[in-house]
Amino acid sequence: MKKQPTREKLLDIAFEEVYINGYTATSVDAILKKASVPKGSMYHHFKSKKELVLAMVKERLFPKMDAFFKYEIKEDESITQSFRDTFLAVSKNRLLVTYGCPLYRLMVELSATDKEFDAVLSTKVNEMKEGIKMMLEQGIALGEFDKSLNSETFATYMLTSVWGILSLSPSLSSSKTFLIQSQYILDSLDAYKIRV
Amino acid sequence: MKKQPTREKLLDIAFEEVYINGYTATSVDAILKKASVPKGSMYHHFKSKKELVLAMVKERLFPKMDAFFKYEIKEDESITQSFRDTFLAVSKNRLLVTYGCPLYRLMVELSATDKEFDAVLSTKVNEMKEGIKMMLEQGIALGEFDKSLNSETFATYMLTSVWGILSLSPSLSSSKTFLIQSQYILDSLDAYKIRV
DNA sequence: CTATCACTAGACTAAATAGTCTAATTGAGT
DNA sequence: ACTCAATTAGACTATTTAGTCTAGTGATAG
Repeated sequence: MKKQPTREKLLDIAFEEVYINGYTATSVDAILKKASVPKGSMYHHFKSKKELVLAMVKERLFPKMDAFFKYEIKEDESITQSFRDTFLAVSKNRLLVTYGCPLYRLMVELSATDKEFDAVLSTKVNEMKEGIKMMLEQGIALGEFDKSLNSETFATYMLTSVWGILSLSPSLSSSKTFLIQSQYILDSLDAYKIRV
Repeated sequence: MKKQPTREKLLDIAFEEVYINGYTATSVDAILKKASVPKGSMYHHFKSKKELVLAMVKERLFPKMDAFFKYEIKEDESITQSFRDTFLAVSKNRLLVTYGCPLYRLMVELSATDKEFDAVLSTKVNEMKEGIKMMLEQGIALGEFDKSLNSETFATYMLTSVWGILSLSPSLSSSKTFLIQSQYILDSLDAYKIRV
């Protein structure tokens, strides 16, 4: 088993720790201890805690989210079904259901007080919104949804409400209830469905 | 102008600081400085930072939320309209639209890692969910909504998605967009409305 | 083999952190 | 005015924090 490069190991552990404990509550020392990496090594690769976490966001968090949300529609599938698939996948992910969306958690903690984090994180949120918007527009173009569907505002609604539902999961609900709540989002989309 | 009792002043300042910066990122010293209260006074009234913030949650945060969400239906108003009224009130509250719901922010930060906070906060969330549930049930009883409306799951959906939408406001949207997003929640409720 | 350079190692520092301690002050009741 | 408890005051402590510094190590190219 080849030894994992220090930088990569630090990003992995930083993701786990920051995801669960938050940015402020995670100490550099805790990351170093868990990763068994001496301080000098870390500060050789990253100039500060913030740089480490920003790199983690870009090289771990974002790719993980990209893997989850594909914004592509399978040939034989409706857009609605493809959203349903994503919700189902989310509900099956233990970490997501236990701790909520890591991107969202970081935003709630940092966006209001740190411009740099806010810029990075909200760019991704916007990118995801655009992805959903595109799918909705494709649905309109393909005659699945009515033209009256506002793809921009509905995409924002979908993204923010899903994350909201997910983030209260740990306290309110189990994995099953996420699916039930998210169904209401699909219901509101259903109102724009063209019937044949 | 009578001098505000130390304990009350500490609770007020603790609310402001923790709301905006979060629990971990708010230092006891920062609260003391802003409140112009010496350390000894604070530790006379509260045995720890955590006790102070828990008291703040019970004596400031919760009452503020209670004042906002009344769960009562005006004589000449539909349940739907009464939800709409609440959303409108939220959208007009500068702090809420800028920083999101303070209860929700604290939950996202602490619920996963602190049992005590989780217990206190999620009790309130459940109380609020019950309030909404009651209103929905009243709506069913009064013939406004169809019996097929699941008041329990829909109440959870409303609460969690509103907070989700609200918490991304700072990065994604302005006060106006909160109203637009929340309209979709009312749309999904509309599906259960009995037409005359 | 050796010079070089990227990386490792961890002791160290300065600042910030939550919390303690003892003495001074205040205010309410007698 | 006196007593006593509640409160204030802030210097102090122990710990943790992010970050620095210098010496060493190991791999690689010439």
